[in-house]
Amino acid sequence: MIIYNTLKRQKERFIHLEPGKVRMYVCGITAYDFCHIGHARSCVVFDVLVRYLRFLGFKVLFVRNFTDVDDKIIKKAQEEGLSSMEVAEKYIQAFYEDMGALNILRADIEPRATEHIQEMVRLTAKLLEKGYAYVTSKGDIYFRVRKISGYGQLSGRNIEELQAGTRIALDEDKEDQLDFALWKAAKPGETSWDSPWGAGRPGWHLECSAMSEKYLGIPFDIHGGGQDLAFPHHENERAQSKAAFDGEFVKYWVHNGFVRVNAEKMSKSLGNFVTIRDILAAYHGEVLRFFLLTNHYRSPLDFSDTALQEAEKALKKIYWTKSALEKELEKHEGTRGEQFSEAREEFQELTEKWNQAMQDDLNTAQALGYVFGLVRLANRMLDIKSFRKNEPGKTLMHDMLDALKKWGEVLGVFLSPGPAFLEQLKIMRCRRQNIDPQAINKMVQKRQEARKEKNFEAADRIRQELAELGIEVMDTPDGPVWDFA
RNA sequence: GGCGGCAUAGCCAAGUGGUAAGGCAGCGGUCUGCAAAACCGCCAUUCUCCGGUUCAAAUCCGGAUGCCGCCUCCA
Repeated sequence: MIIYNTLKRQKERFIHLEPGKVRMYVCGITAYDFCHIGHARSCVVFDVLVRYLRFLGFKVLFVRNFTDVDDKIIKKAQEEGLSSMEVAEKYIQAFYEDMGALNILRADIEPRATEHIQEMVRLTAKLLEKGYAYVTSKGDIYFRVRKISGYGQLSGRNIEELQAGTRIALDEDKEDQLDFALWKAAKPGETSWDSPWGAGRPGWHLECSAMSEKYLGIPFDIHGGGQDLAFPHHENERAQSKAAFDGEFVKYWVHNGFVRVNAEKMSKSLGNFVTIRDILAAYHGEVLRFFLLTNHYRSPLDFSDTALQEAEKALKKIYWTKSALEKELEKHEGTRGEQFSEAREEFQELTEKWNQAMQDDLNTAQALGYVFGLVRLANRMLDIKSFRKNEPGKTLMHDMLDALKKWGEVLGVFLSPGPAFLEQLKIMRCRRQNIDPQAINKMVQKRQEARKEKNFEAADRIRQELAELGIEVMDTPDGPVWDFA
């Protein structure tokens, strides 16, 4: 597999550190609000990465943390009249609900910052001991950025540029404005923990250094997160870990691109974010997941309602074909006959190409292109009566369905039985458009009665009425089926 | 101010040296009582613009324009 390494600024062949195993850490959320689509993207991207590595046969140990102590959580706690623990718990539960709807697998280990205070205290002590950190008069502890070599490599900037461009308010307490906090002395009323330097709490970057070392060891294979974490979070994390554990910290740094709204980054600070639960009220979670997979993970992705509707259409098309295959395979035994070797060959080619796309820096957009290739091939073959009825045809249909399932397990989509999923989409769509499905059923039934009486004029009148609602009726051998156009 | 990214058809989008995947929409055909779905065919001589390198460039280099991001919490 080839993966883009932010540290090297290029795609690299993925060579794992330990035979057959991959150790991977991804920065999770700070639990102080509902997750938005940006969080969804990050989770989907790394979920697919884990699933694909497992598909390739690696034993993956995947750690994703929760930041449950932080300024923003403390602020939220004050606003909501809760403890910061309660705030964090509330939003961690919401995270599980939302990500569950997106079919995100749980990480193997999901550590929380507050459960690792001792590890962080020890790490801070170690950095002090090694001379990489210092205590200020206020009792805060800072990391000496200039002391560590290679600072700025990850985010692609040098120390002098950083200083020139700094917009942070000057802090007289720091030896150097670049230094960042490892430990913050507690202010009155704040949640705090005891330490050799008095009551306080850890700085944000510290938890990932402490927890990744604890659960994965140093160095480990992959560290992931959103692009906005590259600086300062990952840069600082890397500095700390390198200083504390001597040497290489992470082999591959992987960062996903942003979700944008009207060409602007979706973010908390801009306030232009759409939460996952907002989307789930109107769309199936799989539609959102599918949409996120239609762009390469490192490109910016523009979110819009239109884009979501298109994703829904595309997904519907795939599920239609899946349903058709499922239904056909339920039918009678096949007969001997033609081998359909050309179709077989085309199918195998698609399988190879799908894998190549995924191998090449997780190109899910391209991989989805081959899914549509499979859909087209399946539909073309399903049109042929002799194919449907013969044994080699059935085997191929079975294999195509199997491929769809296998790919679906990696991408985290196409996993529901076709008809049930299509029904769910229809229900979501009705809800979105305020349409009562029962009323539609009645109209369709009336039309069918008219048709039986060969009263095509009446039947067409009902078709027209339905069309005005955006609904099409399909007359199939098994009776009429309606859906949105 | 510093650093980085992006620009592909009406829309979305893949594509880092070998002659433009895929989806949506549109057009023609098959099928159909009429339709829909599905299938077949058509739909970018061209990848923001201007130069350069090369037998060969959407892809590499230089420049211009536009948009975005990071440098402050942010997935």
